This record gives sequence, structure tokens and C-alpha cells, in this order.
Amino acid sequence: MAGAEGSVRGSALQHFPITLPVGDLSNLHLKEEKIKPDANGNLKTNAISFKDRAAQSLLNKLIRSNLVDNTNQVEVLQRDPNSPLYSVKSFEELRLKPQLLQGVYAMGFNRPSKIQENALPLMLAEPPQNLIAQSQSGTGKTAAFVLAMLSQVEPANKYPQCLCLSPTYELALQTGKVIEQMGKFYPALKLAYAVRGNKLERGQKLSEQIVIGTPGTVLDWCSKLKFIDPKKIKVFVLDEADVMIATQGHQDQSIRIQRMLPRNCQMLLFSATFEDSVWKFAQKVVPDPNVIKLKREEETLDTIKQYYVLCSSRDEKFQALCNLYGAITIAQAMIFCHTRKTASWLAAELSKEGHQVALLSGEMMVEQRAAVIERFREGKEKVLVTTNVCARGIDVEQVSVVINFDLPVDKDGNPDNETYLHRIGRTGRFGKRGLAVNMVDSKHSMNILNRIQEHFNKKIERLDTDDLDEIEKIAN
DNA sequence: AAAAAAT
Repeated sequence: MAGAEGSVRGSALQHFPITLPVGDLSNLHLKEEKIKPDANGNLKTNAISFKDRAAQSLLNKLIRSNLVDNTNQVEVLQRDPNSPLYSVKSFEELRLKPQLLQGVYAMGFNRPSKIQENALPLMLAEPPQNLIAQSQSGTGKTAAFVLAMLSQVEPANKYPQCLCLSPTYELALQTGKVIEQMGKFYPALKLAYAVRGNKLERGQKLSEQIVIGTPGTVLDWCSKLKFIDPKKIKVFVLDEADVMIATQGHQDQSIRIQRMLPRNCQMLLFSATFEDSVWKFAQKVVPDPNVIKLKREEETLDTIKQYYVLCSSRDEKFQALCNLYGAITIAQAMIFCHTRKTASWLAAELSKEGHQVALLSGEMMVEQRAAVIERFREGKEKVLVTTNVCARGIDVEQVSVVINFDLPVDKDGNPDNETYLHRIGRTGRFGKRGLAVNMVDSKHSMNILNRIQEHFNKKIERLDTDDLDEIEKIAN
């Protein structure tokens, strides 16, 4: 494996690329060679090492005060501070198996994304390293861990060697497709979907080398039904890791699965957001983790225009939504509700008005869910009414509008900032512009919106849905 | 409250 030029041996933490004003560097232990101030007295470098926390906190301060250009900032925290930090600028440098490299290029990837530059060398290192990675959606997380799985798999061995857990059925299907595409030049490679409704004969053993699934089914297949021998798993991936290990989420099952895996199994955790407590837990459950973080959440919101509509009841929200309808159906839209019940009510009301809408929620049968998401992906459905089942990870490039018919709140009725970010992150993907409209129907929900606004420190503007000019304006 | 199991 090739090391990037200028990588620094002995560093615990590196930022690429950053510019530091030279006067503030007293606490930074810089690698002396090759780093000279430029004409403006600024220090430009692709590799700076920090030896202590004080230096790190200074850097954080600089970032906050905007003295440091942190666009495309990647933060890497290595398990072994003495090993060199690699970063690759091309897929060739990774020395992938030819059939895997072929798969990568067939998917249209030419160069590694920002997160992949740093994550791939770590994941493919020998021996395999554990990794906790955070980066916004659309930055190549899925491709990164799929590549890691495919590089470890031995197609000749007819048993599961890689295991990937997803929080929902839809996401498992989506990720499965990436595995199939990228792995299509391995002739003998097979993929199994461990999802609800996918039934196998008792006593059978899986011959597929890679398994993707949702926690409940995977747990059953590993323990009670013994379709999978967990002791033979070499790579374990948690996608949307924050929900997978959150107490409110799938923590129980994920951890029970993890405990069955062999000690030397590689663990890879990927998520767009990590709340503090979840982040700490992640560092506790993953032995000797490497950590990669990319970008802060504010930057995700920059390409998404956020509005709110003031109403006084659910029916008024419905009316306002109808007024907006022409504007949101220019491309594709997702409408989020708090409960399955509201979602199915809303979908029914909208079709009564003569609008074509699709409905997706967890109460539907898996076959139906697969069909709906497929139609939405293909663009046959323009508007999808759904619950939090689609809040995370679902990639449909044409989605330009997200509507929160109900604001996201947790079980205690407090604003759910993480889910808000994930929901509106369904739009504005791959640097495209996006639009988010929040429906407010009471003092209480206005309060929640204000708290969300404060949390992200980003203005959410009022939108008058009776004003056609204004609607025209946001649509363009 | 939603999601997730052959419970």
C-alpha cells in the first residue's frame, strides 16, 4: 500500500488541508520539514501533527473563529499513533483485486471520495483495523465499507464471511444493490438478505459469502436458527451505526450479534451523525478503534433552504400542503409524518384531492414496501408520504423537497435534532440544492421548531402558502 | 412514536 506524500509518522491526529496563521502555533508540534510560512505569514500544510490535547483544543478554537479554513476537513484519530497515516488519491494505490477494481470503475467511481481517501487504507490495512467513521450522507460511506467487505471476502469459501446490519428493510435493499454491483465481477460471489419475510428451510446453512440484513432476522439466523456461523465472520459492518447502537434503537440486538463474533473480526461503524452519548458508547464497544470524522453538521445544511408554514390545526396543515403541491412536484418530494396512522390518513386525503401519492410505512408488508420504494426510485411516484422509516440513508437523487408534516420529536416530546438533520438530508444531496418545509400547527410545535432552529443555528424562514408569488419563488 | 423477530 502506498503512503501519501507528506504523511507524517508519529502523529496522532492530522487535518488536511488546513491553513493556520503562524502566530498561533506556539502549542502545535509541527513536523518541521517542508513547512514554511507563505508571503502572507500563513502556514500551509497537508500534514500537521498534534501531540497533546491542548494543541487540539487550540485548533478547535481556531476553527470556530474561522481563522482556519476547514472546508473538506477530515479528522483522523489513529489507534496506533506510531503507525504512519496513509491517504490515497486513487483506487489503484489500494492494490485491490483486479475484479474488485473493475467493479469500482464499473460503478462510475474514478477517484476516492474525501472520506474514502483516509478510510480505505485504514480498513484495508494488514491486520484489519476497526473503524468508527462519521460523514454526511452522499460522501461515499456505503461504497467505502462495501469495498472493505469485498476485499476481504473469499468467494471460494461457501459460507458467510461478511455481515452488514441496516436499521431498516429499505436501506438493506439499497446497500445490497451496491454490494451486488461492485461485486459483479466475482463470478462465485453470492449475497444473502437477512430480512423479515425471507424464510429458509430449517437446518440449512447459508452458502452466500456476504449477508446484509436487519437486526432481528440476523440475530435469529446467527443464534436460534443457526443459518450463519458467527464465528466465521471476518468483517462486521454497522450502517447508520448511531441508531444501531442507540438505547432507543437496535442496541440490544446489535450488541448480542457482536458478542457472537470472533475476537479478531473487523468492526466498521458508519453514520452521518453521532450524538455524544452514542459516540462514547461506540468507542467503548469497538476495541481499539480508529476514528474518522468529516465535516460538521452546519455545512450539511448550507445547501438546503429551510422554511416553516404557520397553521392552527391538522386540517390547515393539509390545506397548506395542497397549496404547495404544484411547487413540490416539479421534482420528487418526501413528506414525513410522526405516526403510521397520520401517514396513511394523509396519503388517503391527498389522493381524494386527486393527487397521486405513494405511502410507505412499517406496517405494510415487505413485498409492498419493496415495490413502493422501487417505484419512487424509478420516478414513477413523485411524492412519498412516509414515517421515520425513510428518515435515514434512503438515496433518491431527484428528491428536492422534504416536508415535515409533523416535526420530528422523541418519545418525551422533545425536538429530535438528529432525525431532523437526517430527514432534510434526503434532499440537497451530492451538492444539489434542496428545500425543506416544516408544518407548524400549535404553540407547542412552534416551540419545537424554534429549538431546532437554535440547535443548528440556522434561520428557518416563514412561508406564506397563500402567497403564490412566494411559492413560485421557493420552487425555483 | 417508529423501527425491528420465525418472538
